[in-house]
Amino acid sequence: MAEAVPTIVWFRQDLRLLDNAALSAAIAERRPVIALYVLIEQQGDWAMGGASRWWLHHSLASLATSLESKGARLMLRRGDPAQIVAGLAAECGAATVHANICPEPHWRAADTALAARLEAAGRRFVPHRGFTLFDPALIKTRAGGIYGMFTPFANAAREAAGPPPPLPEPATIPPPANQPLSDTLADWGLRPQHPDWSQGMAATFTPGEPAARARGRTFLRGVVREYDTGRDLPGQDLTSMLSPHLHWGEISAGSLWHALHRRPPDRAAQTFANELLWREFAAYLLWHHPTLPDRPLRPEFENLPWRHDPAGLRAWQRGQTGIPIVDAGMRQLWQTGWMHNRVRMVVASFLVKHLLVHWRVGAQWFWDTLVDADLGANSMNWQWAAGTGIDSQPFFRIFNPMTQGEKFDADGAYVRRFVPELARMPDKFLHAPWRAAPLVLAEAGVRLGATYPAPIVDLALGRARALAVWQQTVRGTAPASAGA
DNA sequence: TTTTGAGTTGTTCGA
DNA sequence: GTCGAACAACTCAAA
Repeated sequence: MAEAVPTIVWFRQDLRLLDNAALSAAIAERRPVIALYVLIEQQGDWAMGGASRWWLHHSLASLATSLESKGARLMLRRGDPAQIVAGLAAECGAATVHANICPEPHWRAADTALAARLEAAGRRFVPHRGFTLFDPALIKTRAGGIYGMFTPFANAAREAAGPPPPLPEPATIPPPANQPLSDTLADWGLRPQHPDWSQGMAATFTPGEPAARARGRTFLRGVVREYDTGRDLPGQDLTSMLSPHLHWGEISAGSLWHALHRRPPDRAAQTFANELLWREFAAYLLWHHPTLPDRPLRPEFENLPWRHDPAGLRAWQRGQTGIPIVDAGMRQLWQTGWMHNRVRMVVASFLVKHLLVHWRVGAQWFWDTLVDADLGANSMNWQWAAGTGIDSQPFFRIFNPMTQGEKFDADGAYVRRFVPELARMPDKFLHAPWRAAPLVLAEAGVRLGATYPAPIVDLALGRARALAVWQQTVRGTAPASAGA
C-alpha cells in the first residue's frame, strides 16, 4: 500500500481534544493526522505577553500529552504561520489543513494568506467555527448593520443558530508514518526565568484541558448556584475562573453553553450564560472592528487630553496608589495573573478617569500580566471603562473606588488578603485609611506615606477633573463649574 | 423615514 | 442609614 497522504490540523486558541471541530474533521478524512502548533514571532504592541507565554508553555505540554495518549504527536514550529503551515503541507504532501477560526485580526490575516498559498499549490484550507458560539458574520441588525450595544446583540444571538452539540473526544488519532521535524517546547523559552515569577500563577491555575474540564465541572455543579449575587464579591471565590481556559480553548464555549442549557433554567445559570455572551460580543466586535485594540470606537475620543503620568502609572501597576481596593486588585494581578472582574472595572476606571491615563496604556499592562489576556475582551472592556466604545451610558459614571470597596468588599477580606499592611485596620476605615484618625492608624500599625502610601490623587478632585475633561470632549463645552 | 423605547456593572445629594 | 431623583440628554435598534 502506498504511503498515505496526511492531513494537518493546526492548533491555535483551541488547545483541546473535546469538541474540536478542526481535529474531528481532520480525523474524519481517515488519513494520518499531523497536529501542529506554530509560535508566531509577532512584533508590536500586541505580541504575546509574559503571563500568556507562561500559560501557553504548560498548555502545549498538556496538549502534547493528551495527543500522545491517542497515538499522535504535537509538531512545534515557529515563524510566519502562513509560510510555516504551507511549507509543512508541501513537505509532507498534505492535501488539506484544518483549523478553528479565531477572531483576532492577525489570525484572520494569516488564514487569508495561508488559504492563498495552499490554493496555489492545489491544496485546501478548511476553517471551522471553534472559538465563538455563533458565526460573527451572521449576526446583523434588521437593517444589516453591526450591533453596537450588548442587549440587542445578545437577543439576536439567542435567536441565531447556536453551537452544535459538543463533538466527542477522538478515540485514536492516526499518526503519519514519518513524523516531520519538530521544535522542542523547552527551547522556545516561554517560561519566565531570572527571576521565575510564575509561582503565584501556578498556585492559582493549572493550564491544560484536563484542569479546564475539571474546573468547568466543579463550577457547574456547585458554585454557579451562587453566581448571580456572588460574582460581584471579590473576597469570595464565586466566579468560574474559566477565562484563561476559555481564551486558550482548553474548554469550548459551546460545551459550556450546552451544559448550561441541559440544566433547569435558573437566574444564576442565566447570568453565567450572559457572561458567555459578553465574551461572544467581544469577539464579534473585534471581528467587525479590527482596530478595536488601538482606536476608540467613537472617534471624538481620539482627542481626549490624556495625561502623561509615569509616576502615577507605575504606582498603579505596582499596587501603590494608596487606594486599598485598587492596590489589592493590581497586586492580585501581579501575583496570580488574574483579577476579579468587579475589581478590574474599579482599577480601570481609576487609571482612566482619576489619573487620566490613556486606556490603551492600561490595556497593554493587562495584556502583559493577565493569563486570560484576550484581545477582544481586553480591548472592549477597556473601551467600556473609558467610555470610548460600546456603552452609551452617561459619561459622568465614574467609579468611586472607596465606595466600590465598601459596597463589594464590606468585610475587607479581599483587601486584607492582598494588602496585608492594612490587615489590622478596622472595617470602617479599611477602604479609606486617609480618613482614619491618627490613633486608629497607630493602633493598626499603619503610617501613611511610610508603611502604606497616602492616596496619589484626591478622589473628589480626580472625579471633578475627569468630569470636566469628558464633558468637554462629549459636548464640546467647558463645564459650568470645573473642579480642576 | 420618523418615532420610540431603552441602554451591564455609578455617584451624589437631599429628604 | 435609606431612598429616589438628578446627573444630561446620546446613541442604538426596531417598529
